[in-house]
Amino acid sequence: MGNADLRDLAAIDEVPFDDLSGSVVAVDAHNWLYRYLTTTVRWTNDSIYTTADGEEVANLVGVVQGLPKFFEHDITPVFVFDGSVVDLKDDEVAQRREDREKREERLEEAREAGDELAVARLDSQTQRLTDTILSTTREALELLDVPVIEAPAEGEAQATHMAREGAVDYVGTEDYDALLLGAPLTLRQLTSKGDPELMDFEATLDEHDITWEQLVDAAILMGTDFNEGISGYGPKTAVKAVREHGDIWTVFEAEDVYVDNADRIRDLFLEPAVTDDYEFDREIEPDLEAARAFVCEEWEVAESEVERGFERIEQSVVQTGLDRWT
DNA sequence: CTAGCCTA
DNA sequence: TAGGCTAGG
Repeated sequence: MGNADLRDLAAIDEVPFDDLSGSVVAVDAHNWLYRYLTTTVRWTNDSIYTTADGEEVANLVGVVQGLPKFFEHDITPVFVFDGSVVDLKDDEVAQRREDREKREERLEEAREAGDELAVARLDSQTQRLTDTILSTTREALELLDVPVIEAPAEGEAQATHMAREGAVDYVGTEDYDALLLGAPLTLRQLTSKGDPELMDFEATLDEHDITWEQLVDAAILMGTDFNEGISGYGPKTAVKAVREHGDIWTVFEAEDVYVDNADRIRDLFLEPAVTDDYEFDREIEPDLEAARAFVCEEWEVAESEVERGFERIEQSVVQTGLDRWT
């Protein structure tokens, strides 16, 4: 059960990067990293990103190559990291474990068969956010003076909270769940080539003439990260049912369907664990020498892989620094 | 309309 | 992962 159904409900528009100039984006760090890891490592030789000790640090390449995108458009990123894993994901967790085991099996087979292309591809899919990846990312961001915030639970929920409070302008994530969490404005595709997509929460509710609670209820009927969803309920049917009957409980009653733990799932979206205990500085003054040393010397990333990224950071930060005085 | 399959 | 296509309700 993907979130493709949710996309159909969402009010989404393209937004030119220029319109985002001067804004602050709370980036779902795990989501961002995961995207970089799966796209950076795919099709490439992973020895470039592996230290002599066998630690995979492709994330550092991702950080150095990914940040210029923000700086060059005068956007301040604030990276929000996940805290403890949220409960109740049993189904999803079990499914992912199953998928991963399958991939690892196939990876073994490909290795034995000497199919290098398949190995590289499967390798990227088995990538996970290891402790090393998370801690080196944090440290690299700190050296580059990019704000880092620790969420009590899900980073996406914390980022959304900050956007709802007005502490940041946008949430940055590929995940449509941000809509269910009530993120007012969500930016997608911040990592890819073209202009980003803007997902508008209020416009979404307006379009379907439903409340936040009803949107969440419809999503539960269609299926979320936390539940399977009921067969036969796509975007149209789910929204219609919720609008007609009021909420998910009356839908259960009237249409003789049921989802386990619906009340708890609802709360995960409507009242997630978040904190007001955060602060950050929008001025970014990277210590490029220290960052270079950290990435290339301490973690042995080939200079050729990050040279251009560091240059772009240097230029874009100097550039925006000058802008402020003119 | 939805689900499932397939491809780019 | 997104979008198109199709069978089936």
